[in-house]
Amino acid sequence: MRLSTKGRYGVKALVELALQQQDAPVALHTIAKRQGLSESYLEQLMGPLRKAGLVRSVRGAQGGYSLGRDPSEITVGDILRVLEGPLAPTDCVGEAEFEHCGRAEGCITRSVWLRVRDSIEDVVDSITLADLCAEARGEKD
Amino acid sequence: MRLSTKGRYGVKALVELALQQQDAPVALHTIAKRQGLSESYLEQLMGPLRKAGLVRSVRGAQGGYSLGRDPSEITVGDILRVLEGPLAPTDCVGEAEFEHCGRAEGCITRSVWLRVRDSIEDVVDSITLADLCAEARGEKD
DNA sequence: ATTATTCCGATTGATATACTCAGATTTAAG
DNA sequence: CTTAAATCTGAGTATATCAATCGGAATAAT
Repeated sequence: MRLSTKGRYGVKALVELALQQQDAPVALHTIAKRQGLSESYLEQLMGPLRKAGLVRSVRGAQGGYSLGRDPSEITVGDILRVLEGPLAPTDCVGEAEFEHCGRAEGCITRSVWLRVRDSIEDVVDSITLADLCAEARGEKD
Repeated sequence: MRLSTKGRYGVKALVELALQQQDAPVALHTIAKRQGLSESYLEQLMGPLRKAGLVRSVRGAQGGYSLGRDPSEITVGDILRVLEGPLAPTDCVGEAEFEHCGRAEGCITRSVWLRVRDSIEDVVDSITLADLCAEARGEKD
């Protein structure tokens, strides 16, 4: 049940972007250095995030990345789904609800995984980048 | 965030044992056949489950497995922890709470993983084998 | 032009996953 | 006492995933 580094790094990177929210885009090496991540590995993650509209990129000198939407409009769940795929503990409760475990007698354990999935989604969909920024600034929580 | 087959098969196997609860132990090939699992693979999972006291085994002919405790005293969480390790999405919120991500400034994202972990634990620790049996028998739910 | 940057694809080493298999041990039944 | 049915143990294996690294192409500011 471990999250891979993709998801963790992605969230860290976007939190960093949200904290540095300003007019100029932020270069990848800046993000990588501040969060202690490998720049070339982070590079791989930005592609999908850009395609999903979570970040915008500016190429060339003085280029970099900025958030694609307001921090209050981007949830941790949005980021994780892009980088990790569906937030489901098993295939039988993935996006495509129509997979079956093969066993005819109706899978007994499926209801468990369904509840696990829903509880994970409840958490990650309720936390926005704006929330994390507020938490990081003051401990007014 | 996928569960491995170990956890899934383990829960299925113990549900099967709970359903067949009787005086005589149930042989592995019976469990495997009923749930459509590989017998030799399942064999590997029973070792840890036995050591954890979740199942009892009887060797020799007419041997097999039975539950180590009452179905109402075994939760899905118990099984998953034995077979999958700590139910934590990241190392920084594992059993040993003292791991640190290295970043001095206090990890911003840690609170997220903590909440994810807790919500998963809430679900799996609240579901017992007895619950799943009841659900499997009547749909009185 | 030069330099800073994103973009893209290939490659790699390590680890984990999901098994299978061979044989040792234990025990009930004939 | 022999045989067959089971669990137990450890090794082996093919495939996939993870966590990167690297080289170079495209783009744009200075």
